[in-house]
Amino acid sequence: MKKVTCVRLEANEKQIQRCHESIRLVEVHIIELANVLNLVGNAVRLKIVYLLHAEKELCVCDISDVLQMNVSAISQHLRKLKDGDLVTAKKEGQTIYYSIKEDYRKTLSPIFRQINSLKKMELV
Amino acid sequence: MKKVTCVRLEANEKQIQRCHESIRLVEVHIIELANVLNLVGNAVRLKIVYLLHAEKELCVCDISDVLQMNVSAISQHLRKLKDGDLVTAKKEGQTIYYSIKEDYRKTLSPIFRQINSLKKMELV
DNA sequence: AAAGTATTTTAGCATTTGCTAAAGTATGAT
DNA sequence: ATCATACTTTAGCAAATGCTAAAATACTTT
Repeated sequence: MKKVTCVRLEANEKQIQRCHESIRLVEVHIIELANVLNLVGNAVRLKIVYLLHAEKELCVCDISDVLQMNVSAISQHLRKLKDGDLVTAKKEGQTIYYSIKEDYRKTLSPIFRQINSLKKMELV
Repeated sequence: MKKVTCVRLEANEKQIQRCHESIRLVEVHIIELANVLNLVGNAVRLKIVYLLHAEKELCVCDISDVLQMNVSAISQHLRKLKDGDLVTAKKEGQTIYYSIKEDYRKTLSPIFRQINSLKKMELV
């Protein structure tokens, strides 16, 4: 018999049960969402996504210029975002334009709203 | 003279300038927000925060029980969340109750809304 | 005071991350 | 065909992450 819970008096068996069930129901979504949040939980990638949101589309070279970073580093971040299905690439000649995938606009918009509201507060 | 931008014809100097200025204005907020997103961009921590949001407060031992994980691992995740100021701890005897910091309720609520809306879709 | 409970901290380790530098691919211009 | 441009990929490396196991702390009960 392995002990599972702490034995403190207040241990609310009902609460534990409820939590267990609650997690069971959302586990898959949490894992999926955590992946997305992990992608934008990096300052460089959040900047990239923020720029793409504001400018519709940008090429690797432009982003590299704006963020003052190695083209290769930017390319690698974009690859992660593409692998995570957050952005798409559109080739035009030798330049490749990246943009946010429509499916994720809704998930990301509260994040951008947050950033912009903080920006506004500063201007007051 | 170091080259900064790609030399492609379409290179829109105005756009680059606008992006530069835009990033400059939000950089601090982006870094701050990326830190928060990075914290919840981990499935275990997102589950913890989700549970705390639903149950108001929980002790380490309860969380460990619900998520079926080592107490030490949970404690370490809680420490990160506390260091990031996302949660607070309240000691009561030998048990320590964690809860989400009021200041972050607003930042996090769209995330929980997202999770719960996905849960509901499944029930349809 | 001794033993038990709840939690934290430390050490150790395998894995992942994010960068730089260098080489590779693809398109465009001469 | 050769060279330049835009980008990706690879290799290598230092730093960060997330876990387990063990030791440390702090309170409670006996």
